[in-house]
Amino acid sequence: MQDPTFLILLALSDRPRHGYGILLEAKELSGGTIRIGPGTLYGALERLEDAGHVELDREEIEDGRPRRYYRLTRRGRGVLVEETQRRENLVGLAKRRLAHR
Amino acid sequence: MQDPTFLILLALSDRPRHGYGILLEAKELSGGTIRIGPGTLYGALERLEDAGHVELDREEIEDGRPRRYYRLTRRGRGVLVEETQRRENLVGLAKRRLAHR
DNA sequence: TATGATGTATCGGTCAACGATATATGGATT
DNA sequence: AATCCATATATCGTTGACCGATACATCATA
Repeated sequence: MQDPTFLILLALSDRPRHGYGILLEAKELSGGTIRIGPGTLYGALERLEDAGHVELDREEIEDGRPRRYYRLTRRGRGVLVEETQRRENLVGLAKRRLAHR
Repeated sequence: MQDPTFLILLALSDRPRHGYGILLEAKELSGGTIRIGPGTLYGALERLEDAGHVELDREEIEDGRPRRYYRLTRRGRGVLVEETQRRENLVGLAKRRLAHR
């Protein structure tokens, strides 16, 4: 799993969000350094949905425009936790290796 | 930067290694969980060489077979340190977010 | 009036990663 | 003697995530 997908799952970890809300939250989360474009987002959402990691929470219509809210599934949360652990292990490895020269 | 490239730089961080040695070290480093294939390695090495992150250290001939040793450049080390920092930040973010629910 | 924020969506290109395969040698096993 | 495994480098074609650009629509603001 690459960074954008990881960020998307992370943005959904506290509550359901719609697409644009995910983009904003990912930007907010990273302090503005990481920006995900719509081309990345919607492709990733489709893949995550197929994998059963996220699902459609609800669909609202506001001012004639649809807002599709996605939520993390139980399985998606598990995947996110595992991925975080995996990344933590790798970073720990790197830090130890870079420390003692 | 994705995991395989990160692992390759990390494998070269203590001393120069030849291609096959990098594969073994990456496997060792990760406790056997991450395996890099030759198709990934040599493509990545070429890219890293073009970017000036690794360079050819020396070339030995043993039993008629060449062994090409690569070393991390100063710039490559800097990139590795930065990448480690970047990954650490992201993991820290994720852990904090997953902790307080 | 026109710019920017909000909001969803598609399209095509790029490029790292990856599996499979090829070549070659030496040592261990059958 | 033949076969397998480890060593060692390298190429090729495919996949797929990512990404920029673009499109469309509405509303508020300048």
